[in-house]
Amino acid sequence: MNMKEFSLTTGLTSHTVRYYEKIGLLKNIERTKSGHRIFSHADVIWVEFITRLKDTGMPLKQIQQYAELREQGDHTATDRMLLLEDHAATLEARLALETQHLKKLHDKIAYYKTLISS
Amino acid sequence: MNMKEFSLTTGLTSHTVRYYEKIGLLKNIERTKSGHRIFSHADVIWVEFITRLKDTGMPLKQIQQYAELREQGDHTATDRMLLLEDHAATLEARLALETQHLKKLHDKIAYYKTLISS
DNA sequence: GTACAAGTTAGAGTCCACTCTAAGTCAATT
DNA sequence: AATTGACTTAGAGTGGACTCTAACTTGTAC
Repeated sequence: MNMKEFSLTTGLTSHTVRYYEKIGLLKNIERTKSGHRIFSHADVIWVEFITRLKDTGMPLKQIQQYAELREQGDHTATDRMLLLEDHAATLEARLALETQHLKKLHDKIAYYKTLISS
Repeated sequence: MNMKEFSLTTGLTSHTVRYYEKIGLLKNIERTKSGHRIFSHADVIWVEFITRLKDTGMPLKQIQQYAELREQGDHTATDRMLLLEDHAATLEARLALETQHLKKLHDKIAYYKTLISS
């Protein structure tokens, strides 16, 4: 899979893909003898996972750490799990907070409603 | 209430407070005749509301719009309500997505657990 | 009245996550 | 063989939201 296809499949621009490689999120991407990148299905899966972490607010720095561990092989599984557990806890806390915020927002909206109809 | 007190109460640094004033989130802050700002309780409430919106991911630009409407008085209540309703909907959608992401994260963690214990 | 902490301004710097540019090479099509 | 589009690199630029600096003035405590 070439750059075009990969960027279409993952939804990242080619710029972003190269950026991700530069900062170490993507490692060991194959190359043609002329230097063009060749992406595999595994790369797609991995980027999808990166995107998921990103969408839950994990900073790229932390995703990098995960990538680092991942590259070091199976013996880092526990560390990776701990990292994910940590993030899951963060996410849960944020969800709780956001739910609260949302409730207050609805209260305010309700208040506006009475204000308007009066 | 002077700058120090205000920044302690709201949790914003004085730099951020001045920045918020500069970009129009805080308006009509009183001044002593020597130019120092005097904040009121209403300012605290308002900043808390700004913080709430910010914490739910509303960009400052949009909060500015709200501030603008707010300054124009009661006849903008409907507009403000619509803005909040819009944001509430956005937030709800994001919460739903994040909940899904969290679930997948837990799945992955569970997978790591079986991997490790095997 | 003298320290010195806290306030003021305009504007520069920082961090994150891209996003784009320039200058050049490679691949596919006619 | 020539055009066109996609690829490569290093590095500059962007936008959001601060965060800090410099140079100066004011307020408070002794």
